[in-house]
Amino acid sequence: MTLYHPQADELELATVLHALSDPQRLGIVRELSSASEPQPCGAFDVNVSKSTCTHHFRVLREAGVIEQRQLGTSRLNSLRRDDLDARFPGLLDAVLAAAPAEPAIA
Amino acid sequence: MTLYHPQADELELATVLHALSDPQRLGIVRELSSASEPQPCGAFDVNVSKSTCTHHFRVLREAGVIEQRQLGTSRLNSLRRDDLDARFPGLLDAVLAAAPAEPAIA
DNA sequence: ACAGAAGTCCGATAATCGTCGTACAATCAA
DNA sequence: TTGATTGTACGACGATTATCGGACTTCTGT
Repeated sequence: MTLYHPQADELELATVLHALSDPQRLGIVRELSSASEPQPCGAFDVNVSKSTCTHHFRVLREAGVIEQRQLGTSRLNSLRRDDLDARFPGLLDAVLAAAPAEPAIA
Repeated sequence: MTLYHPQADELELATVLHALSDPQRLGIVRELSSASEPQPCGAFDVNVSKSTCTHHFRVLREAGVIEQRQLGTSRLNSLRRDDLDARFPGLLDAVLAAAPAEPAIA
């Protein structure tokens, strides 16, 4: 059983934007962007259950935002930075450059 | 009755991304970006009913993507380009630069 | 062999979303 | 005033979504 990953030229803008439009997933992408190595799912600071976490990683993978590679019982996640940059230049950078946590202007 | 528009510094990334993650709304934003004047709702090439159209414009407005100003019976729509650029530099450009219609690689 | 760890898969549930039709309000032109 | 135009408001409907718990699979270490 191989994990579905869309090809670089198959990425759809609306799908990618939707994948990035959830706070949990946005957090995952941000953590991933600042990691030098692929990270297993458990390494993320996410406050939802395991099964919900699986769901979010699948949404990101099927949108083409991340790559998941199996290693033992772990699934290593990495950003598909090159593919995203090639298909939607500047998009990922703009998303990552946005204030990390929209401070509520106290 | 005044239309709700979020302040420039209140825009939330996830909300803006969600507003842009629908094909209909993406089309509206694209048409708006290539118009030199604010456009009334009826001027858009949208293949959904009037009420659905109203809904999409509201989502865009409440996310802070567009501004709506009443003029007679028309509601003039314009992109909040400056506010978006200030809050999320490069985001709108990246979205607009993406291939307009994801050609299905015939 | 066995227990723990890492994640998935399978419903289920409540919330949100996109869509519609119809009724309505406001303006403008004749 | 009458009628056309522009768009909203109000449900309603089906589809999708985010969330969960619990059972399950697969690997790893002892």
